[in-house]
Amino acid sequence: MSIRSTELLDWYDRAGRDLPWRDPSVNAWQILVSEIMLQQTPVARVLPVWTAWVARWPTASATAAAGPAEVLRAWGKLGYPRRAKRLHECAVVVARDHGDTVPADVETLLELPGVGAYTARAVACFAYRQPVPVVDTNVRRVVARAVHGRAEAGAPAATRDHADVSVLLPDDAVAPRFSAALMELGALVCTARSPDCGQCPLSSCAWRDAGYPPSTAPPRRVQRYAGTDRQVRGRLLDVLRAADSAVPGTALDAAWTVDAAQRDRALASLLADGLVERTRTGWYALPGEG
DNA sequence: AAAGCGTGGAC
DNA sequence: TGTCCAAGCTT
Repeated sequence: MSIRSTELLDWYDRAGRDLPWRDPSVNAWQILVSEIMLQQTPVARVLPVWTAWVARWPTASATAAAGPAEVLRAWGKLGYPRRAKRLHECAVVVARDHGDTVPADVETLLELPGVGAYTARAVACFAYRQPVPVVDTNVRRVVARAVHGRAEAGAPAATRDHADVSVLLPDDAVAPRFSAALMELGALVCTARSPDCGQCPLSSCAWRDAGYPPSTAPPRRVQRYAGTDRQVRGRLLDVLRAADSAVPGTALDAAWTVDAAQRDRALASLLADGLVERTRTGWYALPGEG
């Protein structure tokens, strides 16, 4: 089963969100920033951070010059701060090695820190209008349902996923809009939890034709958070973001008192990730400001 | 290749 | 309240 591009594109023109990074005036670097921020993070939370971010640092070189600590602070509580660290590293590479211009080809994009299979293609497609398949979790779900008649996508398999979407992609000129529309359909209508099939613009859907069979996948392991090292890392980083310079170890101790061993482990992993540095005097700081 | 990595809104 | 999940990447 295939997807008619005209009905999908008509729906997108009518119902698609007016997201700021979709504006034609937005440059490739700013699109890259949006894609990194959107990794595993809802649009609503990215919106205000991205808007302030690109106003402050419109280019890769401006971001690189800001330094990793300020970038980590501006990232705020978007989550997964390793993304912010890598985004700064990415800015350094783009500014230094690519003349402050984001590469246009997927292969080169893939070499950038924090840029993987999805983000590389998203930038090539949305910033440079290339007809490459852009496969995120939304697209995988829409294809699983509309094309394969299954409630959920299987485990990610890049080669097969790209091939699946490649056969759907229309003519070059509309490919970027088609990919944006596919993602938008997954985000707004063909959602994970409660798909709104009554609002679906697609006239053909293998999942519907099959009678909406439920998922046969084994239940996913719950992603625990409370009391994990992740939460402790978040607390420790919170302290350092709020401070404007290095803090003594006791300040970090106070951020997690229930389990000192866990706190030490979290701090060690932050140091290993380069998200925290130890100063000459044995205090702790965000990278580059000790 | 499975696991680790933040955070908060919705139900 | 607890569970699910949101434009993934890296090792």
